[in-house]
Amino acid sequence: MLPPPFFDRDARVVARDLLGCVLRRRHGALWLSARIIETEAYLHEERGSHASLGRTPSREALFMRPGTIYMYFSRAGDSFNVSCRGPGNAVLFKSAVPHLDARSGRESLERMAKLNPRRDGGMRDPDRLCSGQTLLCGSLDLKVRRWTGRSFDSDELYVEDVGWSVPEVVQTRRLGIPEGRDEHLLYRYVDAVEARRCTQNPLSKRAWTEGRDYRMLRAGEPDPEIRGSREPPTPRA
DNA sequence: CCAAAGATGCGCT
DNA sequence: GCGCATCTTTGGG
Repeated sequence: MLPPPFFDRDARVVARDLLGCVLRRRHGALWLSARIIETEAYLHEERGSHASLGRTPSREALFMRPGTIYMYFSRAGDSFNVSCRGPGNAVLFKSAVPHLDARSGRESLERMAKLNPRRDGGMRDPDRLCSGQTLLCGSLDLKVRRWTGRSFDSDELYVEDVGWSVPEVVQTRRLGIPEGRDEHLLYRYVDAVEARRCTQNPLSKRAWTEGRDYRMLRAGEPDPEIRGSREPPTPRA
């Protein structure tokens, strides 16, 4: 389980460092696991964030101590966020891929598929089972009422650094932000190796040019969006 | 009521 | 594999 100080950092650093980590969710006797491949950061003082819309009871978790889970329901699905350093700052878990290992085997994958069927009732391609913020929540059975305002705990729900290597990150604009709401900020982070399995592959967009719409970040290379921040990378061990 | 950090299907290339 | 129209479901206004 990631230690609480992991989230007590700039949300953009947390978002990037979450790539390659595994979200674990106990479901009855099974552990459901998904490796994170896409995240977005949202800051209080910026117009794309829910926090910028004001502090209300349903958004209270955004202002609670770093590591607090904030969930909301929108567009027919649940979305999963975690608060970071600074009130109102958070990361959104945007997409993942099912992760198989000693803790989560074939039965876990089958459970995830069953929890998140296609609209027509059929089974989803495992490659796209968690390719979206609400699809991820569906596959892991994460619901607002149960989890918002709560913290991770090793018995039910947590994030683990399994040492997965993410040598290159695609940094892009966030998706679904209306014009005039700081849509230009490059606060979206995608594991370059897994780009084809995220919500919209940033590398296959002909209209996007490197340097303006996206940029490649190699492991250890600082995020140019973060001025004056030279925090050391989180040890992966 | 109706907008919302979305997802899907369809037509096209 | 793209882009856009259409469907979605909840809770805050």
